[in-house]
Amino acid sequence: MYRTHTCGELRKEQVNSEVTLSGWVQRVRNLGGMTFVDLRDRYGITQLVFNAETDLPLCNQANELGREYVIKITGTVAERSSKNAKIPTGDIEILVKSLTVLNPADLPPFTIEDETDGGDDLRMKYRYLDLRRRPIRENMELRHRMAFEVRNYLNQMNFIETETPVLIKSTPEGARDFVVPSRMNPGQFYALPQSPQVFKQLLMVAGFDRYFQIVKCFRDEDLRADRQPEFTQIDCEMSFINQDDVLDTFEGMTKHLFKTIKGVELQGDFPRLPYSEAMDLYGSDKPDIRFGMQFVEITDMAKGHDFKVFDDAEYIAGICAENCAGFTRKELDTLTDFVKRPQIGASGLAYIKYNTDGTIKSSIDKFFNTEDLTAIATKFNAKQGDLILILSGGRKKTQSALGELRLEMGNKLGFRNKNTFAPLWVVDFPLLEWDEDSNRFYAMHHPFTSPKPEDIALLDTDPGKIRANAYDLVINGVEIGGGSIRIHNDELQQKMFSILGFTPEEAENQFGFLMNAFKYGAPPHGGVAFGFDRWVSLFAGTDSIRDVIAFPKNNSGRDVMIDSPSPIHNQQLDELNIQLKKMEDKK
RNA sequence: GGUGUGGUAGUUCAGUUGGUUAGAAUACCUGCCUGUCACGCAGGGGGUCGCGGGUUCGAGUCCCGUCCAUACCGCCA
Repeated sequence: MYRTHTCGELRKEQVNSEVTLSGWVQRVRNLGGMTFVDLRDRYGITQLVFNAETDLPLCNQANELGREYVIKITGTVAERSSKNAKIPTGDIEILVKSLTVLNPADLPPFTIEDETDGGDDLRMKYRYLDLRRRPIRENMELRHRMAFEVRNYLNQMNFIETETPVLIKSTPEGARDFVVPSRMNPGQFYALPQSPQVFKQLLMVAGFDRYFQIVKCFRDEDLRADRQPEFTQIDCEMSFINQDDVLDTFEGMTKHLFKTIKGVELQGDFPRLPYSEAMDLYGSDKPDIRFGMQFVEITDMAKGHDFKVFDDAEYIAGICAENCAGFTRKELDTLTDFVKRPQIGASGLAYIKYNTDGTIKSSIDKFFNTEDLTAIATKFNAKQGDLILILSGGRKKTQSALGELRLEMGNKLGFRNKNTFAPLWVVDFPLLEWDEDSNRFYAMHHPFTSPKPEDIALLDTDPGKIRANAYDLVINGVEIGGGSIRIHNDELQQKMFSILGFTPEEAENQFGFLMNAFKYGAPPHGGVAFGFDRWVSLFAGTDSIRDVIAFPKNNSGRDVMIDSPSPIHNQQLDELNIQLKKMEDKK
């Protein structure tokens, strides 16, 4: 037998009992006459004691142990004379009677401790060692508990977890597909799903009524801290529902997770903010509403003062930062540099200081007299001591730049606390997005999203104005999930494909099975998909989803532990009928 | 594809204006130590300064190229 207890469970109550423990050697402390060994497993750390006076050979054996040796010991639980309040097992220790080395270990390349000395790169290469560290293990345990509670909630709500295929069909819309060559069908390829979208809709046609799946999805696009090529979604779909039913159901799931996992009771209904308002007030379709600082547009007031920058601008707006009038020139310059970074791209930053003594000082004094500035300050509802920051330019670009500035100010002023949570639904997304390059509309969500009934008339006149039955769940400025009410009739679906520039043949070729299915009694349906990794990362308070994925890829999409992707043998290529393009000689 | 930052001991990092034998901490090894728990004390070993080229009497340091890592932009229905 390897163990009677884990390394985390023994307490004073077990004193004098004989136990067997197995685990990893965390550390050996050799004090000369006696030796302490910290034995670690998933559940905790238990101290082992070896006494040279009692059993010299055994003590010598313990002194030979190295870091991360896997050992088994048998001994007696004893109360410690000097207790350690820092660990749950700190009241007891094991007087060891026998020690077996189950497996010795090479010296690990970094220390297996909460505060490791290893860098990210090294930890990824030896991820199985990194996973032994408590902070990472706790993230994985959190992930498990969250998946468990999702299943709990959805099961209770009559959802059926159904698996859908991973080898599916490539489509040109959306993200780039990962493809898999078919040996039995030479020259043809499967694609890995970007989401199980069409399958879950077909399950609705099949009458499954309420489906969910915690499922891997794949996108062959460049990575970020919050984007991996393979990631996990909580994918859900429901029939005979309207948009409010979906939002209510998953607002319930969100509250359930907050309650069971974070111990947070979210009060009241989540705000439901139309997309257009989100853009006008926060410059983002995923606003962080943990703090205010909403945009105030002053385009009309600010024009006509001979300030060319403003006079030429399509849109002028700002935010009011409370009690920031004391910002120094240096701080304001830093903010100016921030908005002028190429990633943000504002051409400059104007400010108005409403000083505590009631005077007003601005960077645009040359063009605006005190009366004008006071009027602007009033428009912003500014109090004495506040600072107004103003950007101008094209509407879309300026809103997004001001949105970034707002978040930066939120960081600076400590409004973005990791333990505060502010969820909301962003609703009424545009159905379509015009693309200048290809001169055509793209579906903002996906081509199966239904337009709002009152906007359907615009399909033939002004498609860009149509709002969709589409919604996102946003928490703390992170897009946690999104979904829509789908089209369930084949005529409307065909019309959508035609607006998106598909010929009837192309539509038939790529999505004929779906439109065909709609002819056989498709129920009204809709659903949502949540980015599970992001959600876990939000709850874990980590900056990157890599910290909540057991075996993540690096920034270039590589798994540095197993070293993939990698070349394959010529024989494999032959079987797949694949010939590689000659790589240019990189001399 | 683009921009920024970084690459020096097993590891995390410092390294001045280009100038002696490239340092610290930690880890590791040896010795001492009976209540440690980040044990302590004494000693020791450990370097292709990412790689290639250039400037120079002399390059970890400056220049060019390249590779790798990372954050962001593009991209991500």
